[in-house]
Amino acid sequence: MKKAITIVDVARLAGVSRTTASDALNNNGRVSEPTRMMVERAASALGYRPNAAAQSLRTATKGAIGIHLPEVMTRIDYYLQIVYGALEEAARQQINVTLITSQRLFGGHRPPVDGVILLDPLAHDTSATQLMDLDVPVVTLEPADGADQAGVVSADHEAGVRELLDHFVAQGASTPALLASPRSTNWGTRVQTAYRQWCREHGKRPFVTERTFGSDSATLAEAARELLSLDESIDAVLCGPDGSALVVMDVIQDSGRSPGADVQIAALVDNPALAYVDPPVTAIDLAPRPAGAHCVELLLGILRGERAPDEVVPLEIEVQYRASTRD
Amino acid sequence: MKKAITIVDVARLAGVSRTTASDALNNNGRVSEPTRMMVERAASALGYRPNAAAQSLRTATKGAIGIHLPEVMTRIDYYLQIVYGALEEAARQQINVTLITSQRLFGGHRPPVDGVILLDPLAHDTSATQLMDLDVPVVTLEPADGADQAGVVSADHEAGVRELLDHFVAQGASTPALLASPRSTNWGTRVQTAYRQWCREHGKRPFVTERTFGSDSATLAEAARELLSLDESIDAVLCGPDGSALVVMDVIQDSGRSPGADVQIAALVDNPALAYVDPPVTAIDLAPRPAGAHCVELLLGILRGERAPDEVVPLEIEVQYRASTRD
DNA sequence: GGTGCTATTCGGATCGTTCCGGCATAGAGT
DNA sequence: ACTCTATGCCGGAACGATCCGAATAGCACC
Repeated sequence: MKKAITIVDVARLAGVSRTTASDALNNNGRVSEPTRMMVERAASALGYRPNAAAQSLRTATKGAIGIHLPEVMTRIDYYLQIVYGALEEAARQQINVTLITSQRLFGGHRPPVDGVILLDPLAHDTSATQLMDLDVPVVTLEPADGADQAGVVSADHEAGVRELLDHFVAQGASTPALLASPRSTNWGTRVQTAYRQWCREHGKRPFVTERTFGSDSATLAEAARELLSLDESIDAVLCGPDGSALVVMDVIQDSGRSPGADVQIAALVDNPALAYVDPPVTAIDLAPRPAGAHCVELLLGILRGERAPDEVVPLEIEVQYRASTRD
Repeated sequence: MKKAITIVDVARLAGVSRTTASDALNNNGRVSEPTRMMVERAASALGYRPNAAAQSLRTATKGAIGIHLPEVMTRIDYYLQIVYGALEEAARQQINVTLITSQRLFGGHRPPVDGVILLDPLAHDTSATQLMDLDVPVVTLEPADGADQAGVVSADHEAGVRELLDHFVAQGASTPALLASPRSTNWGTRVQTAYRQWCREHGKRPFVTERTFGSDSATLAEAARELLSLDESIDAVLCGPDGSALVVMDVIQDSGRSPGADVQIAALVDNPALAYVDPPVTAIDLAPRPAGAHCVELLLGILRGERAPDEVVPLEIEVQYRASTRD
């Protein structure tokens, strides 16, 4: 149990006072350049790590941010990627991350965080509003209903949907249908709206079936059959729910047609499995890792007062073209 | 920005000194019962929450524990459940949880935690040993190779495997086979060993195929076909890798046989999907939530010196009998 | 009544950091 | 020469809790 190095040790080695050392390390502009360098050299020579607890105590900050995972873990892998991206960025900025689950909020438990990130909040999720009451800055991934005063990281899902639909047509499809996720999230709503809008613009009739988040394969298969039976001429399917693309491929195969050749398939949420099935499925890469990183970056920026508390940060997403829309 | 309630406020309301208030709340045995109650009443009346930073500073603890997620997220849902269980228990005990990923360990970054939990560590994962170097108590879920001085939460997987195999036989099977996960985790090893041991005891020839963690469906399907072709008389399959049970069912169906009736199926890791497919699949519920909770409980116990640093806590797991082994 | 003991309470001191005001010193302005 | 300001540095004080040793009181016992 060796004793840790404090700022006093650094100050002594640099030949200055505690205060000066602190000012130097925090770039407070109250020290001259030469001494600042001295102190910095001393600090790194000793391997000085500021004591987080003391810092928190003095500055009345927590040194941690929270990430709220939605109640229903649709797209588990997607969320996990986001969390990983966030962890990476947070580690870079020396900030801790605590996961906040909805249960933890009950009983008025207040997690010790300086700000929170809300992932793709459900429309009527009470925990979201509860978090806003925490009185700390909030960043949401995709806009949330009740969150006016929140920073937002948002992707242009409409563009993604249109790009896929245009691609379907370019590959010879005439009637694209949509197996949709419900409109209880911002994403679900925007996907459906974009699809309908595109149909209107192109003078096509929209075909949509919808299933709740977290539906199992059987339900999705039934939805797929229902969708395909809506119209004989459907020759392309946009798949929203996680895992639905594989199910749809199955259903198409069962009906004696060939996925990719007879009926094109594309998924709205990419996922490692989609690249390895036969045929590989075209999908939108929602860039979960960068998404998580952007959220952290924005939140910390807001906390430091460097960025507006309602700034909107665009997130680049990209269609991954694969064989399911090429044959 | 309302001011927070400190222990001084509590003390004032209770009519005692801050020291006494502190002693009362921490059950130090130095205060009389009546005053202890007074203080406690005052604290809860004011809604007092101790300042974590101040506590950390004084007691030289971090007030947080880390959970290390394995590199390859096999069984994603399973791990997530564990994390949730851990979060719950930690919240109950007023302790924070930080996720530790392998990347975060590079560059000598030392997460500010009082102890760490290692989930089902891979045999040759360097991050595990790196964590042990952190010089804080460790609890592993399932024993780890290099971790002698660690608390362990462990389930009797052998019993589970034997129970399933006995059940196969009781339901009329003669030749159970094993679709195995590799022996790079303690769990994988023990499953294979238990299966072989059971076969020896029952005078049966073991049939095993193995695929690496994180194999995709195609690979698993190929493994299943390989396994079934090893011997004509195989009439029951134990499925290790996550998701493999569904694939095996598919393969059996393709071969013209009926899963459940002609070939029994059971999974070693339960998962919500298994209850909803047709037929529902018998599986071992590995109790991930309690597992996470036990890990936290044990780790905190060790930190408080109430439990031995190498204590082994048993974890109850239970076979969920379903139709795939009943027809 | 004096002494010793136990039970209970309390007042600094302390953890490591940042912040506020003060104090030199030096240079510029009058 | 004297004041004024800017610059650079420093010494307390504070954040909110815990811990150690001391103080007080009550009580029993000789």
